[in-house]
Amino acid sequence: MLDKTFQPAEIEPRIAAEWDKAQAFKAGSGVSGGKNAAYAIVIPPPNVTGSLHMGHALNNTLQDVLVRFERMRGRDVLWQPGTDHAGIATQMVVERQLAANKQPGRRELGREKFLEKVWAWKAESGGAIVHQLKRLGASCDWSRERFTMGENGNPNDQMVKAVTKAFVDLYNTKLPDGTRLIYKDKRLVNWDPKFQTAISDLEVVQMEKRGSFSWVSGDPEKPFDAEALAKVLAKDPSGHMYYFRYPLTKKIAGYPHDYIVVATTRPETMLGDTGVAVHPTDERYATLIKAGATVTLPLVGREIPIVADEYSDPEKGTGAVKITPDHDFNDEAVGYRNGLQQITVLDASGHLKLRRGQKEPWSGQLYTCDFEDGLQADPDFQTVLALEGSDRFAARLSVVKLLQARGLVEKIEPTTHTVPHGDRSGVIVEPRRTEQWYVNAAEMAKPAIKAVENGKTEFIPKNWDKTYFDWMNNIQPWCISRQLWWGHQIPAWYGLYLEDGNLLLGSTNPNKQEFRFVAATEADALEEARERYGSQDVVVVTNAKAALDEIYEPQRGLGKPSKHAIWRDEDVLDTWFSSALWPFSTMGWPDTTPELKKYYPTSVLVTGFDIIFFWVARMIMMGLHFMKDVPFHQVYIHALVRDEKGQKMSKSKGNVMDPLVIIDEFGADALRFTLAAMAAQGRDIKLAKPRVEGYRNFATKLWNASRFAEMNECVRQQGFDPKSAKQTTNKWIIGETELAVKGVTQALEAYKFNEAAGTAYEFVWGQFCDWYVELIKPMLAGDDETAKAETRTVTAWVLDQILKMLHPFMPFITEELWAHMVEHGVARQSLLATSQWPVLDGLYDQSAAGEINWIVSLVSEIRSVRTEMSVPAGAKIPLVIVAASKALKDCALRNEETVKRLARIDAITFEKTAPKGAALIVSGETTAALPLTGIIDMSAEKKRLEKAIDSANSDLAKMDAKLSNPNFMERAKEEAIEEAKDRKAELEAEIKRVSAALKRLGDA
RNA sequence: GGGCACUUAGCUCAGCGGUAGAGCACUACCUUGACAUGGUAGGGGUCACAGGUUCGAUCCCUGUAGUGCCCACCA
Repeated sequence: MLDKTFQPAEIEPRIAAEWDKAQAFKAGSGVSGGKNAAYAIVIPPPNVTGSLHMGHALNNTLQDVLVRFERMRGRDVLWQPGTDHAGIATQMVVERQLAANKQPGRRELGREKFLEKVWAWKAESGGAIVHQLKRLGASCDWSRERFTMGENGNPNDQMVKAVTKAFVDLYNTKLPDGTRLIYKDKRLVNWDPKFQTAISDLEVVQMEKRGSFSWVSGDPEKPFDAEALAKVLAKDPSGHMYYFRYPLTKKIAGYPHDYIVVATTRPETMLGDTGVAVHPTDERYATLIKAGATVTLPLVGREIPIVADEYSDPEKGTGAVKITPDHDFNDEAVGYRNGLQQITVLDASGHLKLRRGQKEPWSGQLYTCDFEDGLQADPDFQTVLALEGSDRFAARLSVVKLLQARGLVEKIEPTTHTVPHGDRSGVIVEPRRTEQWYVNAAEMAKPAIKAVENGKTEFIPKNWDKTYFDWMNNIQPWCISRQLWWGHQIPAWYGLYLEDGNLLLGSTNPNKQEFRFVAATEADALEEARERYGSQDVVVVTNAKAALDEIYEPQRGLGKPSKHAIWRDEDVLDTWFSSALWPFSTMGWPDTTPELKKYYPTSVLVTGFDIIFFWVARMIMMGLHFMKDVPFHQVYIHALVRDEKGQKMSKSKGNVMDPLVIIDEFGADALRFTLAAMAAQGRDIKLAKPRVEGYRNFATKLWNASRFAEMNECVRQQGFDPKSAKQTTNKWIIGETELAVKGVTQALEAYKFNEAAGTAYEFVWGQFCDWYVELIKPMLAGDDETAKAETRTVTAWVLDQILKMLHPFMPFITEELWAHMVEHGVARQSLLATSQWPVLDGLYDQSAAGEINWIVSLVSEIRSVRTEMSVPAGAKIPLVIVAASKALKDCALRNEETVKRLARIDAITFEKTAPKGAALIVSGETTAALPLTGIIDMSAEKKRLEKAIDSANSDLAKMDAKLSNPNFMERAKEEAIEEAKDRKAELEAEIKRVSAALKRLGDA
């Protein structure tokens, strides 16, 4: 027996265990035993560091709905689960934990020991999200779980092999122009000074800033207040525009000033300025260009050219722009075009780097530092050199103060501008000139664009393909190297350059300092190195410094080295590089496996729009390159879950709604149903708790309907043919069931989750519970045993269909109730999760529907009148049906008990003329009344009828207007005209009947 | 600056070229043998605004206003 109340917390773990035990979700099993067409989805792998948030809940609910639906339809389903190693995020978590436990940090531990710690952390806490996905009911094939980093640092792990192979292959793919799909390049890159690593363009988020300090030179009312500026900048270093006067080296005839004004939002970068650009057509500066004028960079003394370059915009600022090729992406380009010097003034952590000092690893020589070279004397030069090592924002203030003291600051004003921040670190990123690995994304995008254009991969909703095309058509090189430890180490190897058997130690030609090559394994790398060195004696060391110190230094001065060293690139790959291979790496690539053959390309990818660029586009590129086919046929892009105010939920905002808390309170089924019901295409979800509560109540409703069936011994009958039903009520609900099943099926096929959920909800509550169960109660209490038997069977049958149609949305409660459905006195043997999705057709019975609709309409009208006339709820009253045809009378008699019970009627009589009392306005030709003289207030009844006539009349007027409009009659669709005519006739009949009733009321 | 959405009941949201819907909230009544996590009946909307297309527009088109998001850039 079912308990009186539905307890999700008790049921869910038990059901989950049953699924587990039965291995119900194993790919190749299921309804068809893997014989039917494949249906595959790869999960967007959540970060191992992650904890289930609402976005995951939505994403996985939708996938699970699809997967359960298709599994029940007999497809061979693979839902591939796994987690992502999430480079920066994970490294950060472990570092933080070490610090919190007062344990040695990353650098103290060294790479190897630190990575051991991370793997240990992963073993201990990395699986949390997987358990949480199981709580949600995700029916993944958990036996196939994968991790983007492979397992436990095993270099022979297949996931590692996949990444290595991908990298090596792309490196070895040469384009006609000789370039490679993966290459190394030294140029400006977005640099995160906190994590001290390069990041890709996508990991940079723009934040709008506006400062509050303003000052103009020469205003006696308002002297410069350095303290105030310091205070403002301490709060936020961004948000101001600074206008500086750069003195001309020589006065130029025909130019009115001895300086040129430039503006910047980042004053500290001026130390690296190597030029000033003006527009070639800018009249104001034509004389300067013509004369080849230069400015002497204040504080530094460097003489830098004024160049003509179209980059500068005469409309903006003063029309002259300072150029810092090493600290600004646009300036870098201007620098190249005009042959300007490149001078770096910031180090990896964002501190000023001005002096010579460090050794080059290969030569042992001091770094050259361009900053100090070729300077003319400047009175502040030593002061500036003393700023060495100060933070970039402290330097900003120092520079402004020094310039102001020299009278070179024209003004400072607040400005609104966007400032680039690292998405994970939250600090302002700096463009930095470093050597990094890049993927030629533009080249790889070409086939990926085509694949979407020709429909091999289709975005749903369709409008997302525009976003995709826009980005892909302007795609930039993808920086894939990261200066982190947690990740796939890049399979590139280095050795010192050799010429005529001699190492070129101390070469100043950077191309001759070291060589590089790419190899899949250490053994391959050694092989390659032996060939290059012509020596068997090659060892692997950790880096260039070790090669020098440990291998070459002891051999110095002993002639040609007898022993050589190579070292592996210390950097790791962007996490998204391995994610991009996910659809095939999880299926065993680079090996050829049965899984790849069967499940690739996958059917659909379900994800949020926020990772179209990060992930979706890259998977398409990699899939096309390595598998020669798209990774998925469709991409269903769902909404973002936001809080009730429409804000993106985030920990930092503190507005997160924890799905696990919701599951505890209302059950996983309720949460899932809510998310599915709200997942309308093309709109974000603002999640509100009362909605979840409402769907929890729906689950309870279903539970109690099942209890009703159980109490009435509604037993499933094997092989029951719904077409064999004789009872009108049964024929009706069977037809309605067909409509509902078809509606849910079609909606799911079209990814209209909300429509599917809504259709099922309306049918279960609005049809089955509200009407069918109520309609059959009198019958079940009666003594027509044949009818009772049929009704029990039909009830069980309908409930079966309901459990099936709801199962993708509410797997736990439906599985539980399915287990309680009794069949020939024996509890069920099979799982609902692997039962067959209903296919119903030809069951809709027009005349049964007509009859039940009439009953529903009659009962509703009686109830309405009772309330309006204030008839006590418990009172039983008589019903009179007037001038009924034989068919109508038969119908009424067939349903006498039902009407009596549902409308609280004590007797139904048939009269030729209407009695005094309240009139019933029932659809069709029915005239009926409740003879209630003495009980009801006749003036209230009069008012009610008048209101009804008014409303009918106004509707009638609309129909008349329509039907008398020649344009409408001529051009409207036939159905529209028919409908209007029908409606008009209906209204007229109603008005006639109500008027008659009103007249009788007057007579009485 | 470029692009994409959105604006419908008090709130959260569906919907649709031809009678405007749901959940929650609200009002009244009901502890009736599945269910008070419930039942019955109600109240509540110029479908942001202005034009246009159409026989007919909440729906399609254009514009305006507001809101949100994405991309780019800002000396």
